[in-house]
Amino acid sequence: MENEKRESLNFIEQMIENDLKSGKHQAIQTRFPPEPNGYLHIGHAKSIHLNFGLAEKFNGKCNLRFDDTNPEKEDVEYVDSIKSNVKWLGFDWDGEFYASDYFPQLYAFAVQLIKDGKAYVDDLSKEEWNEIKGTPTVPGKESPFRSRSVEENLQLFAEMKDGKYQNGEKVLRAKIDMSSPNMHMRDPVLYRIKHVEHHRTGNDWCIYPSYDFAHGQSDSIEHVTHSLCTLEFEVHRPLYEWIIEQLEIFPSKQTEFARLNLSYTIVSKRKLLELVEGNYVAGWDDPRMPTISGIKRRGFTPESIKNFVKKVGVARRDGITDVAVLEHAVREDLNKKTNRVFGILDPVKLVITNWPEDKEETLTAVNNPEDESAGTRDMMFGREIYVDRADFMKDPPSPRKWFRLGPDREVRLKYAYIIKCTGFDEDENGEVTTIYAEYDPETRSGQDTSGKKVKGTLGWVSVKHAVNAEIRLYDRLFKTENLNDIDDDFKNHLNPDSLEVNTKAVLEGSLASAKIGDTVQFERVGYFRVDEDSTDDKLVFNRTITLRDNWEKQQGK
RNA sequence: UGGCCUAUGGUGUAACUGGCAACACGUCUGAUUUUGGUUCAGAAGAGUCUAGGUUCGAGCCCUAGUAGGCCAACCA
Repeated sequence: MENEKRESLNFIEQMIENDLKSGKHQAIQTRFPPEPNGYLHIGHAKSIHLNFGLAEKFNGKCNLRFDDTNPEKEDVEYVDSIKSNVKWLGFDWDGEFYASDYFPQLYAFAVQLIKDGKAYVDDLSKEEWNEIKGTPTVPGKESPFRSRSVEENLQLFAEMKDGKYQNGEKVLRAKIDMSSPNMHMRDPVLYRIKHVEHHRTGNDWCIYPSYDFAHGQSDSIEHVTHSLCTLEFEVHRPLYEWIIEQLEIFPSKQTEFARLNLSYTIVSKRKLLELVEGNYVAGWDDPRMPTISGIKRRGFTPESIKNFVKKVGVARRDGITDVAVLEHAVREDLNKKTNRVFGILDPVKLVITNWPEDKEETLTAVNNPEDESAGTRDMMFGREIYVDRADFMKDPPSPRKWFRLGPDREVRLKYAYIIKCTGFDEDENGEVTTIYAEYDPETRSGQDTSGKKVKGTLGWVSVKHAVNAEIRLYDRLFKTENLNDIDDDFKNHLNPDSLEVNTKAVLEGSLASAKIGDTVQFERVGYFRVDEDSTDDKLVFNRTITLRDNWEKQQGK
């Protein structure tokens, strides 16, 4: 242990370690506190792994708590999706709570503050308040209602609760400091009137606590030791602490970290909602969406998300992570787990002229070279096969640059034979329609006695056994690297080629039995997942991510 | 004109609390390869925003500046 290189901890882990060492806490309690007003995205995955991961690492607990204090925007649909997303990511919460569970307690806290002369009912309209609140550089003035008596405040607040007033007519404010340079300390709203049905409490309440008056106390009630949130809540921390101090309740501690920004990606619930509602994508779970539901459907794995988040780390400065890191994490995981199959995206027929018409041979293919336990499968080989159009050139460059097929060039058909191209047909547009080749019987895979060496190996699909499928080729949803930098509408930056539907692809026969959720690698092409839209007579595959492609990179030069 | 936060290769993070700036992604070489994948070997790339200060010694501490972010919702 002593000699082991000390694992570097992020600043939050260091803090926890100190808190545990000093005896400040015997154990830690964290929580993941989403508002059920949208679907979780990759940014939330960072927070989820942070909170649940910390609890795991330090033997603590982590709750799932819904911050449902604004019934206008929230819905059970979101609660359900959030719960299933968190589970999919691999976590189980200790307690499942809702801020709305605490409404009675929160109300009592408010009454307590009023009694202590630290909160008051304000009659000012939003507009009137805007005029006196000042600006960050100009101190605000006090509301004329600030000095109401405790009795009057108590009565008014009770009347607010009883529905005597309309929306916006009155609010409950904390009495703090109208000249504070921190706007959040200038008598912030604690309760507002909303005659709106809540997805959990129904019509029990017509007043709802604000974020600031719910979050900290909820943490405190659950004895959350470390309340982690993103940087923009930093300015709320003095208020978070003020409320806890006034109430003299368990002192949860808020710590902020930088949210995740990803290049070519937008992580804002509001903007994602806009994409969904404007039908720019097919829904929250569109495989191009950075939502957990979307990346799951796209074919990303929970493990790859975990590894990605680990690579990104946690710190207090905000920046933008390259999506390449995510893509690498996905390839890394899929490379280990996924079975290789042959899928030809742009098929062209190839006839082996010296192969007998009706002869078929059964070949053995390795399912996963990275995992011997994945075994092998049989593949049928015959006179007519499909190869990819991209693997043939009528007039290819030197064999040193072009490993694939062309007139008089030799390649190996993987698991089968070495063939030599003897000719091709083309249509009036110069499009190749059929390739002709001869095979060398001495070169059968595994029992090659020819001593031939070829540089190129091609995938192929037997015409007779080919399976058709719809392949959805997904690419980045946006064409702009840093979407935080733009000052026009983010929708102007959508990538028009983010989805290409391919219906001409042919797949090897073994894929006929593919099931929804199956993930495979089409050799030399990429990773694919069988989509939910698949039916008994039509398979639909989503391209999760292409393989790394040094060849294409060379071409670019 | 205010307050708070941040500043380390192209990007994201480290540097055991003051001791030769490390890792990952990306980039580039080369080797292996029946996937132009994987794997393996290697390289380039920052002297830590700037200027002072403390110190034998500063990326770490102090001061000032600069740059960026956040804050003026009855959103979270």
